[in-house]
Amino acid sequence: MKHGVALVWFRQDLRIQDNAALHQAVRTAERVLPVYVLDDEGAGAWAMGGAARWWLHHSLASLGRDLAALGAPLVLRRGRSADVIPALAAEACADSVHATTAHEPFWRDIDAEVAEILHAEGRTFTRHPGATLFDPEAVRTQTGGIYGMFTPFANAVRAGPPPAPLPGPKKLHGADAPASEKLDAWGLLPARPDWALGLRETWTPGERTADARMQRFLHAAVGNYGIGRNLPAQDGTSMLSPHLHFGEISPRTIWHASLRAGEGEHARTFRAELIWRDFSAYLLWHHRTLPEQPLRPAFAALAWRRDPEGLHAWQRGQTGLPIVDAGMRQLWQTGWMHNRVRMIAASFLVKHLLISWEEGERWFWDTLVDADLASNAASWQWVAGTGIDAQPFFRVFNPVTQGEKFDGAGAYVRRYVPELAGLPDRYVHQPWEAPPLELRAAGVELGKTYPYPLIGLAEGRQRALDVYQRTVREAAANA
DNA sequence: TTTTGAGTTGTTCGA
DNA sequence: GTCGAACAACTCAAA
Repeated sequence: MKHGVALVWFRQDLRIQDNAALHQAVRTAERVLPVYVLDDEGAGAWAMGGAARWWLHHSLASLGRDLAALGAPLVLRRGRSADVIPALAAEACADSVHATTAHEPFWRDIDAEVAEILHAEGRTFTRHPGATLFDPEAVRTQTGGIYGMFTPFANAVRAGPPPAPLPGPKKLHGADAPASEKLDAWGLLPARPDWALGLRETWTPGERTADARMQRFLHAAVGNYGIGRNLPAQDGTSMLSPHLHFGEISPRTIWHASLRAGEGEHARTFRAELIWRDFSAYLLWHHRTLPEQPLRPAFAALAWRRDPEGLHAWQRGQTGLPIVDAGMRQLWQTGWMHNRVRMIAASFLVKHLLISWEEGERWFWDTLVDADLASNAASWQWVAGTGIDAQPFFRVFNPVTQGEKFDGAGAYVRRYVPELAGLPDRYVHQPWEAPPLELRAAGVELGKTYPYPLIGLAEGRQRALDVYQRTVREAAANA
């Protein structure tokens, strides 16, 4: 017998379909109260960055329209979750609160506090799976331990398919809604200057477009994913990351749709990326300091360089390494960077410039629309060699080799570094090697229209190898 | 307990 | 131009 009001607390699950929290609320209560709380204080040092706030604004607008159309308008509030949620629950006389589990340490702290208050007032607080394919608490090695490598983790979770998606409600009975704040008043969008033009041209946040993007990808690109995903000039990746981060589409929806789309090797490679996303959340769940501390303690002592000018040049796409600069400018303009280029640009910062991965992590956090605490931290640690990746540290990406291998015709570089567009293919990834005549013909004046490389590639590589080697040796000696 | 095999995405050098 | 080995020797997971 259904009775009463259930509060559905949306966080990083801004969707109607396959939303276990909403599903359970509808199943068990007569009326539902959908709520979103903007809680910068609770997130602390990891409050949402600028690009993510732009996305959040539009995603909330979309979710609000969809919920209202179903019969239960979304209530927006700003403040501490531990104040707002219990207050709204009391105001609406809700006996239960439902949310999708979030894996960030700050959400776990917030949830613990909220749960305690709600319980003390005689209300229930239930968290539901769905943010990941698999419950991070449940995935264990045979001896009950925590996986520290991707492949064994992937083999373990592949043994059983993730749960099938839940259907979304056709209609909602809204509770008598408390007053909502106005989304426009939250100031999530940039005003002066309005840097969001490239974001608007690239993205449409929301559940509907998330689904459309998935369908397009599964029809057009997944069949060649293993190759196409490495070519930044092409549309070979799913670009679902921001939709996934905000939960506009669930990973298990994508998993099962990709199974229907094809059983081939390429679709399997794509699903491996979904497992990587899960693995990052898993690592953060079991290692709360992942965003701030190297997973391998030996690297806490690594002598990173302090180099504000180098960092700034990297951030603005002015390193003099074309593929790196193209990536950093794509990030600045569109809030997103192709994955292959993320690795190259990140490797250049951490290895060639020997600037701490935490500086890169911070910049990505502020500029990526898909900024995700787990994926961002785990990936930076992977590139820096401080994480779970046990591969030897002498793997240093060469930006020229990588550029020639994956952007051979230079189309990606020419798109984002137009001042190099006139160079022939053989110099577009290394303009400093071009003869003066070629440079002049292309309208390139090194040091004026485009910078010289911040550091020689051989020199930077060797410096990184020396410092890493020394760090590893000293750690071994102290052990 | 000890052993064994393997580890997302690389680069360089020399044959 | 292509190919295999070396890089340096670690950590993890399972048998």
